[in-house]
Amino acid sequence: MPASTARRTPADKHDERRRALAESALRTLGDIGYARTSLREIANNSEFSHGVVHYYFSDKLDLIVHCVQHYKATCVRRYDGVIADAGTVEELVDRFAAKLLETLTDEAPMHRLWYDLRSQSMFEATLQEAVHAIDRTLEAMIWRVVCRAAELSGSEPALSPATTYGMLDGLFQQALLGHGVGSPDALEQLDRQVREVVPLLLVAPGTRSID
Amino acid sequence: MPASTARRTPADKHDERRRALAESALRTLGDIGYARTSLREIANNSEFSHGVVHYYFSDKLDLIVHCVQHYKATCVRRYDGVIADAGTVEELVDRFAAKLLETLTDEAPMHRLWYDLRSQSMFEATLQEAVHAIDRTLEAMIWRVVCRAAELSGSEPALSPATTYGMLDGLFQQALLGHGVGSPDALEQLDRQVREVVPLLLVAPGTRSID
DNA sequence: GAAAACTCTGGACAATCGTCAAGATTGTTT
DNA sequence: AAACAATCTTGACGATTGTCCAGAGTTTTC
Repeated sequence: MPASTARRTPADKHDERRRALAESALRTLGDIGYARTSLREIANNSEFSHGVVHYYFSDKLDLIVHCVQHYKATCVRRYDGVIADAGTVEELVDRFAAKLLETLTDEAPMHRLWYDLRSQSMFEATLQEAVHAIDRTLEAMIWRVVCRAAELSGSEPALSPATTYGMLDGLFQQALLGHGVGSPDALEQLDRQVREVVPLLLVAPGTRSID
Repeated sequence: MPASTARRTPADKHDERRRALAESALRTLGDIGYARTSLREIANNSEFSHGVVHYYFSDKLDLIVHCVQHYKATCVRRYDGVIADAGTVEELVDRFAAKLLETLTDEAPMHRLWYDLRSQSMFEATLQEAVHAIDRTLEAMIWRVVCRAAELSGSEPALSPATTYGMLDGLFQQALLGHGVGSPDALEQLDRQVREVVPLLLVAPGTRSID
């Protein structure tokens, strides 16, 4: 009965369960943080019991690493629409800033989890590889935005990808912290900061220093 | 026998014990991170037994908040010498960058602990106040450096204190992460980034946009 | 030098943790 | 329908956690 239309193979079901557990884990981690997240709490936030975790994952860290990698897929292409739709630099900056504010508010638990796990990776070597991979992916994502901005304005990126990403990431993190403590102007502050900083990331062609 | 020279009052001894325990806690936290630090492990890294913690601190979080505040004192004035000694902008940037690299290597455990605790504060409301206070103090510290740079170069700061700090903090954090995964060029990369970015933080007087 | 206050030890507690495995349940293949 | 494999539940284990406390040790006070 399963025609060639990709129906449930056992392997597919296995992967689907892993994905469901990873999403429950991400919900839990985003809610209460790495330090307080237990396998039982993850299972409580899912439709399964706590024992099933070791059927699909060898280890607690195995599950969390899988979560980190699953999370990457959800945010890597976040600004692709922004890049494609913008016709002018001003429009690009508008939409980029708007998207930043949107994800900061709508997905705040995921973002604070990301910074939590990135900090954990400095103590837990098992996480380092996956975390570092995401960081480089985010760096590339930001770099595409800046390159598009340069293209639209007839200029060139002024700084290296790492510098550009580090600066913007620092601003985003501060905004997330401010938003977390309830300061209401954290959002508009980030908005202003982005419009202020993006011009600094661009420079007239040929002026760029060797890097 | 205790002359007017401030000798041990009971209160002093009490504070000294609290300080000793806080320093053991900071060592432990910097070594293994917040998630895995237990009161027994903290006591093991001190000269006391595990029961004494609740004699000087009401709570585990009480101890950690005290640690955070004690940590603040050790880093707030880190760049004061840099500011005082520099005679030119170039010299200031040189010494500022050198000090950044120095503290990044020599006090790496404390720095990764700081980012760890700052992430924890997004989940643990008890930590928010102390963490936020330190962040603002660090912001002021960076701001003093930039103001001095502006003074020495006859210019004015181009960005707000929050923006300036957020950007540099992001770069420092990336360098710390890179240094943690063993990439050897993380240090010189930060050095280059600082020399690249500091000029962007300054602008000719009068040109500064309203903020 | 006795009494009182302070300081610290070490053990105990309930709770929770990651992990595992025996067995029930379900689904698939002969 | 029987045999088999895959999936899930449940309970248990040793270890570790934060917290508390009875009592020993120490210092201060009278």
